[in-house]
Amino acid sequence: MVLTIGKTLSLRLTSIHSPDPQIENAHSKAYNHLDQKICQGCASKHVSLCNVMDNDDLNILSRLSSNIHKKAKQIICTEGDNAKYLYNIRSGAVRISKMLPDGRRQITGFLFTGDFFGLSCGAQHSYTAEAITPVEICRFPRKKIIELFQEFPNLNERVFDMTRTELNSTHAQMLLLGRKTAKEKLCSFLLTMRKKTSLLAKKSKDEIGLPMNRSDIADYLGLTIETVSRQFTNLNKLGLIKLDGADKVSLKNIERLSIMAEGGRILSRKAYKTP
Amino acid sequence: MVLTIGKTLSLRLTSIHSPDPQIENAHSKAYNHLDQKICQGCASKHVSLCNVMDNDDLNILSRLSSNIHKKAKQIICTEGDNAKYLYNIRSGAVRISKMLPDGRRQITGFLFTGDFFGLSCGAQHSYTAEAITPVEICRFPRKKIIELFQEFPNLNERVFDMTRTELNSTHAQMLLLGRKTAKEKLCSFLLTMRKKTSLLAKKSKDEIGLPMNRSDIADYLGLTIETVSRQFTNLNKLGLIKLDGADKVSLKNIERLSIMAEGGRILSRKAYKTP
DNA sequence: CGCTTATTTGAGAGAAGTCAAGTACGGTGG
DNA sequence: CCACCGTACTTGACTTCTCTCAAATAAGCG
Repeated sequence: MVLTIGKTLSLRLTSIHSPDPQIENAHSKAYNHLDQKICQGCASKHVSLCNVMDNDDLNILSRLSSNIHKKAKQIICTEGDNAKYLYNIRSGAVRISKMLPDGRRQITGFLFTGDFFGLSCGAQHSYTAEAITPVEICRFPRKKIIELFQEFPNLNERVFDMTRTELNSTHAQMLLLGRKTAKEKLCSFLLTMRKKTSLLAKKSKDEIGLPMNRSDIADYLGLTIETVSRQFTNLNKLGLIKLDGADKVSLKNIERLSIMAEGGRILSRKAYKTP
Repeated sequence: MVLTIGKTLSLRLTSIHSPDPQIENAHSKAYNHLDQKICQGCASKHVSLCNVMDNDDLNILSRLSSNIHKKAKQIICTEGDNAKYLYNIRSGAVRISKMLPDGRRQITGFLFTGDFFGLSCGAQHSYTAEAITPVEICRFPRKKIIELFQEFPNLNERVFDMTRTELNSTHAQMLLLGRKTAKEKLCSFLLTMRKKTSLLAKKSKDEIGLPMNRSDIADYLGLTIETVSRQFTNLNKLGLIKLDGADKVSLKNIERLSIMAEGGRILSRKAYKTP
């Protein structure tokens, strides 16, 4: 299968990495600007970058933004595209990924309601963003938003804070990718997903839904789908999780999962060779 | 060997990870604030966050900052410490790392003249920073710097830009850690170091010095020292680099190194199984 | 010069990858 | 409602890349 993505990149992909060829943006709808009521009633208002704006100022934002819908598997922006927009997720889930020329893929993050992307790059996007569920997105012109920073220092601060938080979590993910075993990676992933789910639900939930498939999880953790699957099976057999289908997991022992996410018993490795 | 780092963490480490027990900060000197002339004549002025300040405003910065010296292997701040300061490197090289409870370490970045750190975390530092060469550092109270953002939007913008650039490069590093082979990792690393060296020297240099040792490189690339060493030997035998001692490398074929850093010939992997 | 520490090299082991086959699941249409 | 199909997931057998352990060599320093 040969895909032409955007106008710049032509890649050969395995069926695993992009199973569905209908990834053009043809069917996405965009309105010139959001109905003001859409902002007022926005479910993501309190977790997104908008949460520092009062209802009046929200109207200024809404006039700048377009409301975009994407189906699952549709591309929102592509590595190499001109980066004109900032995207804010109102609902749904998005994956952010980078690729090597031969098709190997690294997912650098999963984004959910309230998350934004499109600001960290320079003139061109340095990653691809794709919907993994149907998504609603607010799209802002980058330039305009950056201009607004002058007028609304709160907004600037909020976006900066969120960027710093993201930088922080990428550091944790680098530790995972560089130094954790497959089992530790999966435990960490499940706990991260739990935290995100709880944050959005505003309560702690040990039953989590996984909108992404095994291939996405593998590419997020630097593993293969087979290894991910085997580790799910292991944790299931150990009774640490209970699988209900492939995309619903309940975490049965948070404490043990947390310990395993950091290397099991602390006294386990070469660190124990005290001279 | 048992080390007590800072006041909060007690870790067991192999000799590889922290060979020198004399890592307390006792010998570091700090002046209450910088002599204004120090800022004016600062070698890092044009590449650091200060480069948006004119000479008068620089004095405001200099009154806030302390000038700190550290010897190689001394710790600047430790994961878990209260994050009171922002650090700006005037000269020398610093490694930023995170650790698992059993001592496995991931170096998330090497920082050089003009780079800053200490802002991306919340109340506590989420990583450890150590000098790998003797370093001179400007230390600013975080609070004060953030207050200055109001008065100097340029400074805010500059710091934000640098943070975004860093976020961008962590994404590239995640692709490296999750999806590249040992050979590709080392090629990528050498090219990154070349870019940084060239940036500071303001000209392209194919001879690069490596201030970090093999253990640092290994922990940066998610490998072991043995694998790093073997890959150096390989590239040397292939004539792509020339080793002059362990810490001086000249890159003999940038183009081939660049290709190898991304997976060799593009037509190499499973991506070629066109259905 | 002799000691310590860092790096390189070699041989063998193991965790995760690859390839291949089987199973479960969800949607569609008779 | 059930049979069929395609996709996603799981499981098994085998391979391989990197790690581990061990020893040799090189480099740095008092």
